[in-house]
Amino acid sequence: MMVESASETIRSAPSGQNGVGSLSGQADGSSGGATGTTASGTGREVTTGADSNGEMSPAELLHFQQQQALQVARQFLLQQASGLSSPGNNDSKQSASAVQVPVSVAMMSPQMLTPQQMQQILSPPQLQALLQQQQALMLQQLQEYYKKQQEQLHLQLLTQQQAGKPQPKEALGNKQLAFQQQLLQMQQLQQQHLLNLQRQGLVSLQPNQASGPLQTLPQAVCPTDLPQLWKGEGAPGQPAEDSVKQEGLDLTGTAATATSFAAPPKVSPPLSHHTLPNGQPTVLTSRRDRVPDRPPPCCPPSSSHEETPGSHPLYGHGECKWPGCETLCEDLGQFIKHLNTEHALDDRSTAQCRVQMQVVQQLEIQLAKESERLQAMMAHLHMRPSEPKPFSQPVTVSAADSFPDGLVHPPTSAAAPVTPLRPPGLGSASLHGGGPARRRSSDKFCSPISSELAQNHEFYKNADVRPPFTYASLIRQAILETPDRQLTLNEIYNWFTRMFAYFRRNTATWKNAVRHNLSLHKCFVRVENVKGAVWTVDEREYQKRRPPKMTGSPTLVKNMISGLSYGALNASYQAALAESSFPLLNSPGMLNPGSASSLLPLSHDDVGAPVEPLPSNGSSSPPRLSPPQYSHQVQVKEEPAEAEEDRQPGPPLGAPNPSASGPPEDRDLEEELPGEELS
DNA sequence: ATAATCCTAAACAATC
DNA sequence: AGATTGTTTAGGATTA
Repeated sequence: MMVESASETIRSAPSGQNGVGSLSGQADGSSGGATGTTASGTGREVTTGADSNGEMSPAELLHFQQQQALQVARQFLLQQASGLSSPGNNDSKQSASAVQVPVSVAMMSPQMLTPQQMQQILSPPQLQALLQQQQALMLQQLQEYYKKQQEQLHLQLLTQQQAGKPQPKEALGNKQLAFQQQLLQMQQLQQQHLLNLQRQGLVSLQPNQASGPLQTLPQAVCPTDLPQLWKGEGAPGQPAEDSVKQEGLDLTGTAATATSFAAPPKVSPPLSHHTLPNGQPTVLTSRRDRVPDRPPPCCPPSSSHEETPGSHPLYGHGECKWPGCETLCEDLGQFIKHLNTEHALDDRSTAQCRVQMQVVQQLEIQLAKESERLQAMMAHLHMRPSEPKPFSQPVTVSAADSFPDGLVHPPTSAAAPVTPLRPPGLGSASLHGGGPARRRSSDKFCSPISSELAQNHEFYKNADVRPPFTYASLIRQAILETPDRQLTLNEIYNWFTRMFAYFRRNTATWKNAVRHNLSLHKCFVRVENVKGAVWTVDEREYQKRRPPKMTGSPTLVKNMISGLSYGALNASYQAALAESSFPLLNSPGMLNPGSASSLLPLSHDDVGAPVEPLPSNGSSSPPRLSPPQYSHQVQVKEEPAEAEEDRQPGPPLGAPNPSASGPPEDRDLEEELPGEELS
């Protein structure tokens, strides 16, 4: 057994034996790994900028000139990021942290974690953040590519300009124009896209920056240098992870902190002083340390900074947000003044603007790419037909984040591409907790497991994702799905494996858990059968444990319920049903007291296919079944659902007295209480 | 801080 | 004898 669990258990594989503990451990570990990965990743991309140009001196010259602008731009980006995250002080903590976790995970995810694991580990917002992080990473690569291309272009231009005097200026001009046009087009695109993003809260780019494509020549800023923008400060001492964060922060950080931006610069004391003139790295680091895994709850992301009339997009937290400028301005007036004097329309400002545009552009491209990738991933996971809409999609990404509330989001798969990855059933609750499926969303007030499963049936069937339901709810579901509402242990096993890819793996563990649950919960009643025993569900018991606060001793609760008059019982029942797994029951008409008894069991059927008239299996109808109250007519029928692979056909010998079987226990007693049978 | 709930692990007994 | 099925206990984790 030891061997089995060791080898089979999913959890144990990655992180060791302790299920829950593993989670945290896993997360930690991942972060560690991430750090490493990050470090390397960052390092490699970063350095590219300077090296590869030397061919043309003109190019170098240009490069050099542009260097400055880029530097500035880079600083600005960093600053922007920090500024964004800083504003809310308290909020910033959250936002920062929100990014952090995903970052680490994101970095390692491709290699270390399966998508499912990631899904399980990460909360929706985290997932989003992760996505964004990945995008940022990809961006680096993309930038390199892009850089090279542009470099070539520039070189060409330069070559033509200098060496190629012969070439008519017009030709050159045309080329440049064409290039410019291209840039402009892209810029426009990007602007649109950014606007979209902004609306979604994905990016809180300041309108000013996003807008106003400059007419100036692109050459002022060489794309070659772009990578440096992402270099992430390159501060030696700085942990790699931080640099990554910085890279990614444009998206995530922005999104997360966008809300706080508008807020007046009430700097949080403890949190770093973003005001600090140049210590971007530290600022960022400190800010992002904490980890609330969800974005600021209150304000809609879209309400990014700058909503306030009295504020200026380039002014925040008492300082000028212009790239590379961190001048402190006491008030808006002063800032405006500063803006007009220091950042007037000149070459430098123009160049900086251009750089920013480039950055945005890169992001846009990256976003498109990632969107495509996401589509492909989803398609691969059988999620749903991919609909490649690079530019409209980004929205969806952020959509995930737009549910800070933690409520279960409408599955409406179609809506967001992201959703598929996180089956609706996985309320944020289930996810953010970190524990895979640990938090049974189904149990509480979330969507009923049955509908949940119905909707995501394919998903769970194919994706190795742990379902967000408790064992108890799953077992119950399995049993209720059968016409007879009874299953043997083995059949239950089969149902698990059939329905969930996840349960095809760590068999020893979950089977033990299933048995444990069957034994432990009163709601599962074992009924002796000729050839063995089958398990049935006592809905009443199942619902009983539902009431969140019905604490007290179980027995107490039990008594309370049993003590209820039928009407009362029914009422409570209805209430319970309403919020639990019987979607159909909720429909009016279903609940008339008279039929209540039958309804419990039936409810499910109603939902599904026509209830198999359980034939009278005459043989089997045990006495106890009759009590409608208890509803689940536990007719021990020999033939379990045929579906089961193993199910053994057996002679219909009703299990005579259910209660007789096995340990009578209170549960049996209770269910069979003659008194309760209302019919 | 605490109780409730859930999960996992494991020991053990009864049965197949 | 070995595997399966059930029961029970214990401890860790998460949540309210």
